[in-house]
Amino acid sequence: MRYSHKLSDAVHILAYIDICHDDDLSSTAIAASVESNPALVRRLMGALRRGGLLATQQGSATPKLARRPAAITLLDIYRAVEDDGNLLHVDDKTNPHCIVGGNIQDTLRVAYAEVQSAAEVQMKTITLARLIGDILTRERAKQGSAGE
Amino acid sequence: MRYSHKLSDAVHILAYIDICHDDDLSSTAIAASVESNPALVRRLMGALRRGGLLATQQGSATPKLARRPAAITLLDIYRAVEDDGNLLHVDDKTNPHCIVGGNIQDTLRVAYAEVQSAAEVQMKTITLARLIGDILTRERAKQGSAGE
DNA sequence: CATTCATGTAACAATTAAAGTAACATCAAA
DNA sequence: TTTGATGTTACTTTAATTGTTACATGAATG
Repeated sequence: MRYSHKLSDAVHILAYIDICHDDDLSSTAIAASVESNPALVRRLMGALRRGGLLATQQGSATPKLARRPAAITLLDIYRAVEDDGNLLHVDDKTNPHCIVGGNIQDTLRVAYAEVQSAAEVQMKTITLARLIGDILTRERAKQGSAGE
Repeated sequence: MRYSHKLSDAVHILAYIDICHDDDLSSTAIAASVESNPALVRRLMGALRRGGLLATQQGSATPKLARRPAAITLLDIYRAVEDDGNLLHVDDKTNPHCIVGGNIQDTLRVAYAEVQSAAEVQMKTITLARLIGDILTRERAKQGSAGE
């Protein structure tokens, strides 16, 4: 498959809603920033709403964060938009009559869960507030160095 | 795309070569355990060889681990077989004229690198020796409980 | 209250990375 | 020299993501 950008685009949407709260917040306007299309934006917004991160209203282009940016972590967003939240995948078609093929699936499941857990612990430390702050800092740095 | 099983199959191959060292170690025999095909096995073995984890000889079905299983980590295997070693992917097509679209790529790259690093630290702690030991332990548990 | 424009959602097509298949050059071993 | 192995490439098939289109539903304005 193609590599998923859902997490990146979901962060983009949330950051956009927070930073550009005075601008047009329609799915079309957000899609222009993501360089994607309104349907994709609405799909992701639906997932974020079901994940308790976003409040939307049908018919009205007035999405709002459901929590403070400091109370939204990258892990929250990840779990909201990624159907398959697994970073690594066990091959579930191995020969059960072989010592290796018959046991490796359970062995790898445990190992992969440890890796997944380590990644999620880190994702939990990264808040939307930090990401928004970083975006704004980078923008200021650009302004400050303009025309040098 | 489909989810990659390359890491799982590569671990399978290495564990098979160590555990079944007295059996047929042809790519066809290994493919039967993986329930895949010989070409896939040979492709992965080629990557493992280039990664310095496996010693093979063209024309002879005598692959050998290039290091002790205790000196091979899940991270070594991951890096050997995954062309794109990134667990998360930045959307590299965002509107550069927007505050968010113009800065979020760099912002996410940093954040994703932290997550990647946390996962890799954990992968580094998981050795092939441990995975092999786990497979053998599970097999013994099956034998002990046979017919219960 | 009708028009306009928004979201919410689903169905379908297009894209792309992985896995399957086949072919063949090269090398080992009997 | 014959047989069978690996190493490698090209091509096909599969499947998850993204793009596209359509339309039901709700909000807002005159």
